[in-house]
Amino acid sequence: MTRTRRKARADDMDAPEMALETLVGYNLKRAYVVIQSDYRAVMGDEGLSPRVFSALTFVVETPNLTQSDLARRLGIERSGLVAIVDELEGRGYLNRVAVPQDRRIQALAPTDAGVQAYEAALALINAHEDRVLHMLDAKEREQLVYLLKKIRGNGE
Amino acid sequence: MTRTRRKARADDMDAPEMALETLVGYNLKRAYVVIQSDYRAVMGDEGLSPRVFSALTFVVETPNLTQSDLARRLGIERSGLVAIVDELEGRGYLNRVAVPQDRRIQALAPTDAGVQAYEAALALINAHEDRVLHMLDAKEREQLVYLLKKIRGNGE
DNA sequence: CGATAATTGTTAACCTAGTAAACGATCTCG
DNA sequence: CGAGATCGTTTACTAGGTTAACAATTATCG
Repeated sequence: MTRTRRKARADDMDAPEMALETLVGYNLKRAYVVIQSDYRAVMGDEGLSPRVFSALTFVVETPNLTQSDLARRLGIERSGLVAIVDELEGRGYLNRVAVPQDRRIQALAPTDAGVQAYEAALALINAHEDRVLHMLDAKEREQLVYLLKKIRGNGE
Repeated sequence: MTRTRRKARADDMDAPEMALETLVGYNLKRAYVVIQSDYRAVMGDEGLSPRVFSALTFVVETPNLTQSDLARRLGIERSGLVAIVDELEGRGYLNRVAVPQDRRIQALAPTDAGVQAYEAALALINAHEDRVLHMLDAKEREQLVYLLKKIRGNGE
């Protein structure tokens, strides 16, 4: 016997790699969990959640954005966006401003505090990504983003 | 004017790329949503969900697996696993078998139907991944899996 | 013009995929 | 033996969505 067995149950016995391990979806989910949990740790309980941060990004960077626009850009339903915008408005990071040309819609205008909060959060998030992705060099990280963007469908 | 403006509100105006778009976490989430939605479309409402499929994989490939073992391997809590194992048992894909040496634990033994279902699902999932990842060639796909595994922390 | 259709933001009810805390039963070990 | 750890489980809770319906408003077209 060349290899000592330690336990009777559930030993690894250097398996020849499960098919599961070669699946992109599975590895994507596992990597996402790793990154997300570090994100929460860095941002804390009071911090912006990932989805709220991305919403804020669009609000800050896109003039005259409406909720329907934003929902489309984030790839979620209009109804699901309401809570996100409520939170950003509650924090004082944006205002729903009436648009005279179309009284159905309300443009999402960032406040100064919103822009500031966006910049502060972005700095934290960049540091978090540098930390949690320390095992990837710059080229690998760039390659990863490139491949992920490709999956999203370059022109969608 | 070289470029015609179409709408007054929320135009793209070939923006100089938001910081958001360079974040790994954001792109990971977006890519995951794309893949997961194709997964659901392929597997249907009666099909195994991703997490149930991965659980079944471990059950089929790992002899004498216990629920605690499985939870650790999947990276979820023991309590969260109960429903997954309940579903697999309900479908007749595994049995909880008593272990005389330790009456706290019940080993998870795959049934023949379980092995068959695993193989059938794997074939479907491989086809799904080929389809949803058609924009990546073999080398890119391999590279992607390599990078994602690296994030998970090669030895964990 | 006027009727019909589409869009906007919103609420309500629901679903999935988890977590955290507590529990009884059982095992381990000083 | 007794203290502590582990196992599977239940219960309550949370995050992050979805779908369906609604009133208000705007767009379209015969």
